[in-house]
Amino acid sequence: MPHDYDPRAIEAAAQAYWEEAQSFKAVEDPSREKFYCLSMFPYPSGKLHMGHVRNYTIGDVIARYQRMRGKNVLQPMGWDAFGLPAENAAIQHGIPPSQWTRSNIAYMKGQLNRLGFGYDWDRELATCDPDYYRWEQWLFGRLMEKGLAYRAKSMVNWDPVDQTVLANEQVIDGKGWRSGAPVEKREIEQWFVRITAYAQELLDALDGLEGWPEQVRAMQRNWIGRSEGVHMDFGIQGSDDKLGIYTTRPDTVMGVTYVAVAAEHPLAQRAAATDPALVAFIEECRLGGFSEAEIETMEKKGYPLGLNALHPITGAPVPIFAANFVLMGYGTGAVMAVPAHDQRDWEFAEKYGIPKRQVIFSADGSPCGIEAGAYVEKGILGHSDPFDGLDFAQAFNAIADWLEARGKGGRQVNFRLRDWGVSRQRYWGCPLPVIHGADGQVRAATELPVRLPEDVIVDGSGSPLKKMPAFSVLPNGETRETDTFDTFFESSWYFARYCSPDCDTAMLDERARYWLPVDQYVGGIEHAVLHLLYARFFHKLMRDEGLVACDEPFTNLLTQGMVVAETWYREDGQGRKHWFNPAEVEVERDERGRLLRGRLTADGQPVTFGGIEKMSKSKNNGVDPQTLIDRFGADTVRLYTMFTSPPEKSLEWNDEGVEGASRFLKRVWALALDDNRESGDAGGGLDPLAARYEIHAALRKALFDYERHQFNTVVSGCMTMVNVLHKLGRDEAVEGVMREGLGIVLRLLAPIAPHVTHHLWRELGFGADILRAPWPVVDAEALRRDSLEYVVQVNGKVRGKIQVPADADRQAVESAALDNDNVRRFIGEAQVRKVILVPNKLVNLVVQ
RNA sequence: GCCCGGGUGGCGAAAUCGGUAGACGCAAAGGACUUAAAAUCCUUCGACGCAAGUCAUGCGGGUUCGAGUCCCGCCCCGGGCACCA
Repeated sequence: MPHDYDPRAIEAAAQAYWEEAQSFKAVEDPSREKFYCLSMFPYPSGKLHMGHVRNYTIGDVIARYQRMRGKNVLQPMGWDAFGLPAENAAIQHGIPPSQWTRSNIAYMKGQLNRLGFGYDWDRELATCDPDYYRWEQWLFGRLMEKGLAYRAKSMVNWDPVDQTVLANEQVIDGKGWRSGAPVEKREIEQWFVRITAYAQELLDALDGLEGWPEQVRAMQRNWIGRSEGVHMDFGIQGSDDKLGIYTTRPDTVMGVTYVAVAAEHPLAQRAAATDPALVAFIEECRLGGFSEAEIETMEKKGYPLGLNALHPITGAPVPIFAANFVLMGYGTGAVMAVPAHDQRDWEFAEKYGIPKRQVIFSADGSPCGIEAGAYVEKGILGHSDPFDGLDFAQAFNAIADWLEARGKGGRQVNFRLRDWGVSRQRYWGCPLPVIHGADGQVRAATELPVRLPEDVIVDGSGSPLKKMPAFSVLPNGETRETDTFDTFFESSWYFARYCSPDCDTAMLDERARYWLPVDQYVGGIEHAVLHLLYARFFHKLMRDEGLVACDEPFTNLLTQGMVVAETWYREDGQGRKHWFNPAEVEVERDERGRLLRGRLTADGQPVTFGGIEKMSKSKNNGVDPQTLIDRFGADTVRLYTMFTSPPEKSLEWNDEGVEGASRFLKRVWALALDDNRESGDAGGGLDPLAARYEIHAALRKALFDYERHQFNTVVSGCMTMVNVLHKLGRDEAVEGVMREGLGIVLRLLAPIAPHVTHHLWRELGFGADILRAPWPVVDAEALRRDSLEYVVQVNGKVRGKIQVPADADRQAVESAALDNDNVRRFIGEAQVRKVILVPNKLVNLVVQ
């Protein structure tokens, strides 16, 4: 034995080699095919978690694979450095967010290097760096000029005690996370970016994103939510005002029996002047959240305004209700209601004794009653003179025409997508480059960057930047905007800045045209809509500034599944849950291995199982990758995360599996370096030709699996090869096959476990650098067979297996099948009616 | 509530186009080596059955010579829902 596998030493040596050789420095070279591989950059929260390790291992495997295939690879890394947790840390520990963030970055960078990821660190960026954010400030100024950025009122969570705006995450059961005070909705003036101007293009381009999972494209399609409908104006009884609404079901308009408006709607506000009970209702609506999930699941409540709307077609009066499920900010703040044909309206009408008027009936006489619930199918109109007898499409057109002819409405395409609210009332973010003039006008700041003051300790109350006159008040008396950008703003264009990280004269330069679009983007499925939609939008904004040449930023997308683990908790007297790390819990299982109960190791008392969830701080179910790296080495951790699940599925953590991965690398090590292999019990049994067949068959599968990014079965294939080589033993006669097999295994494993393969490649004298080795190819000769095995089925059930010559014709295969003893037994006296033959695989005899 | 996924042995999983269900691992059991343990190596390992075989891919139907894979209807679990990132 030369020496044992010592990951620490060989990993440090391999990393020193890559550093010295500048192996991962990316240089523009138009003569070579480029490959830009990008993993979503991390928020520097403190230390890497398993989700990061998984994400960056997948990205690194793809980057190294493409490099070994000969591509000119760019794989950069950086930091999504602005965000709420830095402010929380500042509140808790009294550290400035900038200091906390920068020390986290330094630590996490060390961890990434320890894992051996092949990044070009010369392109590193942090979004909190003014040299980075000045360019998004510049772009925002351009958007203001183009009318793509505007101010409007919108709703926020307001903590009345801390006098501050809260993120949704900081609202717990309707109360402020620090103050415990009931949170109110408050409308404030905010900045928006007109993503809706690009809604149609963002939707249409999804069809061309063939390298994206269909699942993500479907989610974005639904999120954008294009609908074709009709807008129309209801009158207001006793007034000249109009109430505009939009509907995708104009065919039901003759069934409208009431109209609902938001509590903040001017009509409701006006009616409240004379109705104290309505004031109380509006007040009640101010509490509670405004997220879609909350609105759709809360109890639907309403209050009549004592005011009627006039039906646009019949002129008939219908009551107007204020309702808690209608939001002022979305659409017109008013909806028409058809209880007979909409389930939510049906329930509301039941509750408040509003009539239901059925105007749609089934075309084929199938049941369409509305006694037990709304009839929501499209059908034939009735009680809808002059539109009786029309179907949905006919009615849609007839009613739209009717409204258009009279100036009361018409066809309208609507999007569910809303404009992007980009301003946040927080400190640790990029300042909006806006100046409020003395005349009340706003303009874009021209001296960039607008620097965020650093070394500030926030305390969680009020608005930090508003409290800093040195920042907010200019010498001439004008004031700066004190809102900062949504952190999605920074993460929407970082992929492009990596191409031109040091450009100080523009947002991007010509290098971006070489590298973009990103060939492979890798990140969590939880970003399927927001981040990935904003980044596509931002890319189009940059394209329209002439900064990039392509239409879409990411050609191929891999959405990795989450890393999940068991959760355990105990409730205290107030019903609050305290979470315990799975490592602190002893689990009892039944004889089948199923989970029975858990006890805390510390006190032996029971803890409750809380399900299997995404590893998170809040559920305290994380596994620290650093412990594993220290114990097993980076290659083992990388191999384990690749082997345990395919990249897109969620990965359930299991400590014992890591041991298995480590064991496999030791096996590879011993196979490659241990000259005394034949002294073991194994070996000497396998014919070299058979071994070559197995190795090349496994290689063919592994090459296929690499292309489709199914790395878990790439590893399986390598394990199979190692098992085969192990059985081969070692003597002169098999040395050629052994060496060929080892060479294949090392190269297939190189992207996944780069350090140990780098070491063994050199040690075995294959070459100086496995990264530069030619990618293995299948030898067709090794796969040639003289005879083939066919499965024989009788009526679809396997009844036997036969060996036939590889060149046997259909007739010969059939007669061999019929000749099999067991097959004959199952056919018995019956007649063979049909024979199905799948070449090289299977014969099915259909008998009666 | 809405949109999108997922459900296969004790566990993670595999099955490229509808063609042998469970590759490759983990755990477990038995054995070899060892004074012993660890490590390593060998063997077994879906359920029932002595066996032949039967059953089995969340549940219920359907299409097909043949269904984990396609269709219809359910159940359960997870992700997202616009201020967590």
